[in-house]
Amino acid sequence: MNLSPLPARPPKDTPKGANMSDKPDLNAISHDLHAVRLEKLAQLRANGEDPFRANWNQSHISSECAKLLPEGVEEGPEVSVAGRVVAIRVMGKASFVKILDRAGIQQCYFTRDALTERYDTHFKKLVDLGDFIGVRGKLFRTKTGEVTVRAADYGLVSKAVRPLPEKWAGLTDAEKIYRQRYLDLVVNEESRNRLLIRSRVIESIRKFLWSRQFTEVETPALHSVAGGAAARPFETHSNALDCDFYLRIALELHLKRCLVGGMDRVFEIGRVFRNEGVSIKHSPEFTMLEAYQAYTDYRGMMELVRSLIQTVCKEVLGQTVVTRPDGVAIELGGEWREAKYKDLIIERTGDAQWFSRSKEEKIAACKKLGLEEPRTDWEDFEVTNEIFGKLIEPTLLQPTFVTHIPKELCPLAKVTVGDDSTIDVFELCINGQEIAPAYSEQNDPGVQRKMLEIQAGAETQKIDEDFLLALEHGMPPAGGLGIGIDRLVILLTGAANIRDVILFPTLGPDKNA
RNA sequence: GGCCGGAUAGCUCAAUGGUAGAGCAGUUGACUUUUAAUCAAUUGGUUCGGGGUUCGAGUCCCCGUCCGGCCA
Repeated sequence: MNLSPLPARPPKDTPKGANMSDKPDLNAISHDLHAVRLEKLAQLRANGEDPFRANWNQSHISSECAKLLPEGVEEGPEVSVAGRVVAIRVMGKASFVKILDRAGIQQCYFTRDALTERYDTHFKKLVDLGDFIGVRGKLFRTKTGEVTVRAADYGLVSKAVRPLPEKWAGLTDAEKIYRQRYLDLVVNEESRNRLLIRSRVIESIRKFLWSRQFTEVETPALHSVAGGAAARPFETHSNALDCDFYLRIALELHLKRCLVGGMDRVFEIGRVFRNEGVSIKHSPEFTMLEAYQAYTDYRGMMELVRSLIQTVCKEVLGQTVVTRPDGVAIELGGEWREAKYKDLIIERTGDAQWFSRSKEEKIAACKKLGLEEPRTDWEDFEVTNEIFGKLIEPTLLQPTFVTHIPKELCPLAKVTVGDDSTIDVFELCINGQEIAPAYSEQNDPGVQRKMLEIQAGAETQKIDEDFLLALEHGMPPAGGLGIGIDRLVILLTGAANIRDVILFPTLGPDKNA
């Protein structure tokens, strides 16, 4: 290695641009961080080193290094670590360098004694915050107790020609956090952990369902009829088939076809798309788990979802209590409260006769309760559901199964025996949000057709005839469950916004680009 | 769609209508156990875009763009 030092700083009275050297003067461009780093890259290449053609053998990650040096032991084995440089503290002939790998941060110790002139001419001059390096050396413990790699050798294996965000405040601009999530992941540990938890939640869900002998399947995202929920779909077009498609708004109708086909325990974790408002709780694309189990019903789904959430929570967080950003603790362990929809409404309105009131009386009551006036074209049940959605659901912080829901709200569920007005379903509410609905699935093709026709009204093209045909071939009695994965992760991480648990949330095109 | 708030150096933020600043990052130097290292010096600005008011606009007014929040 024969590196020439950077050109010396010119005398103070030298005007800008007066540098006669062949190489661009870093002093002259020191305000332009991109240019400075490009110049360093050019110097590396001029010296026969190309960081983009280099690599490094990673023998250990940061979390493993700590275990290799137990308390009381002075020096550990040699390790070879690699990661992004996120901190450099130079103190003359010795420096501390922190690198970030998939497990976290590993400190390394660089000295002139070990690295000779390369320490001054290469490390100090050409390695920047944000670069990727590999470091080989023995572990030791600093006097403050931090396990550190004493660098015997290191290599520059990728150069960042753009700077990292500020090290202390990190990245706070909301748009940049979402648009340049990679930077957020590098500098904001909270974001990194939150999104890693999401991944572990999904892993844990799969393991749980596999242990219950569920089969994981993949069903189409392009639907000719957007069914299984009430939502406005995204539309697209197939050139090859010369027809329009909708992006799916639910997984339900294809998973039920799997039940018809004899896959009697089946689930899918998949992206669904709804062309509706974007908010703190709503993303145009989000991830649903739907699971269907034959020969059980919504009561069976209660046990399934409670076990699932409790198992996942314990496995990922190591406990069953989660804390909201406002400090309120939510206990997910033990049995969960059950409450009938009608009882909650009567309790909240203080009107035992609520369900025999006229629509006009209900609308008047809504105004009294401080709600915006419901639209007059709403159906009677929609006025009542406004009270549930606005005044009851947000208060259900502790896990609550809301049961005996009006049948108009869920056309795909079985009607309760002995009460024609309700259906055998629950809505699991936690953290003031609907986390998981579950049904005793409707498998009577005649009743199902009637319910879908009522829901579709004049828009008969919205009826999935192929699904009804499948039902006519016979679907076993089954319980079905849906879980909004994003909302579950919000619950488990204490996130404030659905976008904080989605790596790359939906954004419009970057107008500044 | 409505209302409110925001956009200033690479990043995080200041700036009564009167010379656009600080910290970090960068550059130069000192420093062999730091923890936001420290110390000294120093570079860096189309104040989101377009109009207007004014002797003078980052600041006030109008229009627009984008972002965020609340509501629908």
